[in-house]
Amino acid sequence: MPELPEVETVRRALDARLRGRVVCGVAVGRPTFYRRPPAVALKALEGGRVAGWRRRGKYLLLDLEGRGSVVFHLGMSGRLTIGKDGPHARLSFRAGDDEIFFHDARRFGRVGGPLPALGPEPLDPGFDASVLRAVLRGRSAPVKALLMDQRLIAGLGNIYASEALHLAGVRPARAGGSLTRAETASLAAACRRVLELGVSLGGSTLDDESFLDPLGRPGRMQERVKVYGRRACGTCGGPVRDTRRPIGGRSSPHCPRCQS
DNA sequence: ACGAGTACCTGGCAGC
DNA sequence: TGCTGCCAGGTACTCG
Repeated sequence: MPELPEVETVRRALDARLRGRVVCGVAVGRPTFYRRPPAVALKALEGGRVAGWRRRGKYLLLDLEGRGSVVFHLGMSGRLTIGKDGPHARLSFRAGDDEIFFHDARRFGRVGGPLPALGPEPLDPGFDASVLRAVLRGRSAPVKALLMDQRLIAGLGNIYASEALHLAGVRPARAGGSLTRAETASLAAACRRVLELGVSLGGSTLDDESFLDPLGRPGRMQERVKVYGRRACGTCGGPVRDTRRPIGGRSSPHCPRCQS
């Protein structure tokens, strides 16, 4: 599932490869996206020169010289590949000698449209304990739901939120406002650490096909995961449990021994 | 403003 | 073996 580290991995590959090239041959596949790319976005793409690829939270922005930028979101099954067609290709375009495909089996991905308002970037230097404290203060919602709310903090999904909470020793169901100063500081640092680790390892590929970079390479973060998708805690070896009630409709794996 | 719930979509898998 | 049905998850929406 593409979260911040996976999206950043994609960004780096595309930025290195496509910068300075002119986009042409934009083609929308059939069936297309659940939300069809706006015509204005397709028009901006066609004939535009790539100034670079940026990332904001889990969003990718393709900057085109003199034409603004086109927003991409991978949803949960989206992939951008260099030169690899497939049955779920929703959009394709050429850039120099390469053909780029946007694949999306489950059709949650998006191309075009505005970038929504997003919370701070957890890997920005300004993201510290006081920023997280302002996010959690007075909130009764589970801390994990708050970590995954993109309007509050940009980039964490179920995997990295679960891992950050485990590293910080905080249970996912705890009310956001119940964290002590020390726990909040620990959690802010944990968010940074798991995301930095994820980026440095090229993202997480939990099962064979779940995430591959644009050149088809898997990530290695799954080797370092402590709770997500595991039966036994990677720290103490005890059983990984889920919360009785789903948080934000999602599973919330945690270790009752390591997390309080 | 906040928290909870649900729709969207479909590959993959559990259960029969 | 083949069928059914449910789950996964990020975002956007509604409702109280």
